[in-house]
Amino acid sequence: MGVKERKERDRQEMRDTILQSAHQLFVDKGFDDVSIRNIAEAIEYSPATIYLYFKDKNEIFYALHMEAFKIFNEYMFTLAEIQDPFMRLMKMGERYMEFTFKFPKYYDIMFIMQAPMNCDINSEEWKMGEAAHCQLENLVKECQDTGHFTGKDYKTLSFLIWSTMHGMCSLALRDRMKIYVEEERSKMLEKSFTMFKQILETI
Amino acid sequence: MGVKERKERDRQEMRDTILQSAHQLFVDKGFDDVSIRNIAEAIEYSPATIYLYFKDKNEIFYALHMEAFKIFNEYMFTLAEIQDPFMRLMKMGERYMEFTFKFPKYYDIMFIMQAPMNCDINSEEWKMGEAAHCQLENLVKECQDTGHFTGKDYKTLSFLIWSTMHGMCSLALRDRMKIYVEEERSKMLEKSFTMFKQILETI
Amino acid sequence: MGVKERKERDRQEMRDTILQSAHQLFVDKGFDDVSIRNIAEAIEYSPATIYLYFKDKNEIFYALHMEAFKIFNEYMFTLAEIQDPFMRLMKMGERYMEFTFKFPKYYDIMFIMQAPMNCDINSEEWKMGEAAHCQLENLVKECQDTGHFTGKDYKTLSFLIWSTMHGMCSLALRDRMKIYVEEERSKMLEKSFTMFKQILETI
Amino acid sequence: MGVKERKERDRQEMRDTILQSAHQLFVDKGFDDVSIRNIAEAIEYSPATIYLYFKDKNEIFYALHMEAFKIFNEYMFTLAEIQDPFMRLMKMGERYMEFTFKFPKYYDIMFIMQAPMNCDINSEEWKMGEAAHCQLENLVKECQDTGHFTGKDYKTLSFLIWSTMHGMCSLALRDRMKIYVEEERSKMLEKSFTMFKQILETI
DNA sequence: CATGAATGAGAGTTCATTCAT
DNA sequence: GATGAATGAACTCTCATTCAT
Repeated sequence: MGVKERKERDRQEMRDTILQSAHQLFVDKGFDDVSIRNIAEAIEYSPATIYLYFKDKNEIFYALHMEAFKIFNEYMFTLAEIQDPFMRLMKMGERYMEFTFKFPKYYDIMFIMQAPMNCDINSEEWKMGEAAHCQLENLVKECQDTGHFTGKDYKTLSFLIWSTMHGMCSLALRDRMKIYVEEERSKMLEKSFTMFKQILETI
Repeated sequence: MGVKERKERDRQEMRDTILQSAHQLFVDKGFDDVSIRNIAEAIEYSPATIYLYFKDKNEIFYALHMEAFKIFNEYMFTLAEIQDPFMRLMKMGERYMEFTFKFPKYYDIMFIMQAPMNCDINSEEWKMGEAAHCQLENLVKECQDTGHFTGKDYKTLSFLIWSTMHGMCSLALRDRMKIYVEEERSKMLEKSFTMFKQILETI
Repeated sequence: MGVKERKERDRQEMRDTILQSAHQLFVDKGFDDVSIRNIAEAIEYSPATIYLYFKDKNEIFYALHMEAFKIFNEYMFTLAEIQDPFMRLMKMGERYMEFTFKFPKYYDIMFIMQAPMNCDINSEEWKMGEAAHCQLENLVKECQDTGHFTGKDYKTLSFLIWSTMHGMCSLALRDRMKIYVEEERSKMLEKSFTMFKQILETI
Repeated sequence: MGVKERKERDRQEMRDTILQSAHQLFVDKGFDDVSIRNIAEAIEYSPATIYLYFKDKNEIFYALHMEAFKIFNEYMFTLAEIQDPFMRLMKMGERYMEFTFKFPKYYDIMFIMQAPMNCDINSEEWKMGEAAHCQLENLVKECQDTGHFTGKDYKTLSFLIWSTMHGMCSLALRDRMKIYVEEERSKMLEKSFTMFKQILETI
């Protein structure tokens, strides 16, 4: 049995090596501009080797998609230390933006790209996606317990908040802020986010 | 003279046929994954024929982009009849959504798709895009004259409003509302938009 | 009959117009880099029209080839005024070089290019080519009558002279003088030609 | 280790096969009129395969060019045994012609064909070309020490000699000796070369 | 397990040429 | 007689993928 296990472990290691490389390239250049060859070169193996660990390029894509969600959720789920739910919600927003601009390509595949989304309700990613969404809704509800968002449907508000965050992030990521001069763009994002937080405070 | 006219009409028709096909494909597969060959096959002509009507792939994209903006601006600029600026702003939002879901592919091209954006500040599209953006900013400012949005920077608020609208629209268009069951999705959009308007009223 | 004649005349005129255009383009860019389209544009007709006057691109090539020979021979055959045959021979060399560097592309097709040379001994070009060659041989022979080239076979010498001229010209035309710095190249040609004439004088 | 060696040998063989094919085609049709596809077809491989052995079309040409120069220089540089410089020069000429008609396609590539010449002064070919040229100049100078070519600039004379040799060779190679009947052509070349040597002796 | 070798399919683009009008 | 429209065939080059070794 030990042999089998070691083999399996080796296999996992190799998969990880490939994914790490792919990850790096992907984050740098985006999915379409990364070739199997690029990945192979990066890990100093032949392209053919990749196919021993992944069926095809799509499978790598899915794996990365999942990794994206994993990282995203790590960003979202480490807010427990903050007591006040509203503060926590604000922090969650900050984290969202942080993630977006630190991993723009990941944000892209998660929330923007026209992609063969695995819709299988039992899939790993689906669960991760839902978990994050759930957390938001729960948090908004919690905020209501401390006097915020009175009279508002928490589910609807959650979607509205998400939409706003996504709106800002995706306009930036997909280069739709060119109406503003280059230097002002990030400032505009910041001001806009600040205003958003402030509005949330008053309602 | 009739001949010349007919020829010109034929030419326009062909251009339109190509554009329609291209449009469909672009939105389905993204700019990079559509080839001139694809388009040619779709309209059952040879690839070379495309080049009789468009200089290159980019020109096709630009043509679509421009048409999209034209229709969009028609939607945005017919609000003059409404006296009250705030009412007009609300109406503008409605129109925005209307346009989005009536011409999802155009919306996609304008605000979501990654593509070689013509940044020429003198280009037709740029002007159209800026016009729409200007109109929003002016409208927000006008609202302030009638007692709305006190103390808020109108430019920042304009971007925030746009972001929120875009967030909702693009999440819907790019199939990121799957956490909600199918039947609830449009309802959620509606509720969310209504809540947004309501919030804007109170700030 | 008058109609037929006019038609024929018109036809010739059009052929000439095309050839003139082709000539210009050809001299500027070389055979391979001139397209039927280029020619058509230059004369402001449609590409299809060209085909009413020439079977295909090759036929234009042949026509130009012939024109090249015609111009070449004009350069070679206007030496009659010079009495002394040796002086005439020298002048002929000068004319050869003049032609070469004034019509490099023509020189190229005539004497360098790997081309579908029409070898028909009755063809126009053949006759022109031979005429020029004959003239050289006759001239060399004439020189012998005035005491030059004693004891040399005039045919062989003629070929040797031609070879030398062609050697210098074709090395220059096909960019094989790069061992010399740019500014010295034409000077080297000149000096070399001068030395050649001087040698011919002494033998 | 045997495996590695065999693979390397196979690789070299394939490169050679490609080069041979390319060479034939280049000389037959000219650089521009040979396509990677042509070459691929000739060796009955797919076009993509070519790219496994050569970066691009230019690299194929350069490889040939270099090989040509290598052989050429081998012909030129093995004259040391001849003491008398003038005799050596004559021998060099003979070798030049020998090379030309033994490897006409190489000669073509080196001195006639129009192609993207690598002008990099540090390139291997450049050095080889220059070495040969230098040798000629030095040899001519040496001849002057033994009483030849008095009063002539050795550089200019070197170029003139090269031109003459090249003139004869290239007229022959590019089929411009058709004015002579087939059987006389090589005789004419010979006689002409002999006369050239004789002339050099008297000046 | 790993890979070198090979390829089919495809990208954007150009051009000589044809043909119905 | 002239042409607008159309195309087949070609170009260089890249890439995901397969397979014998």
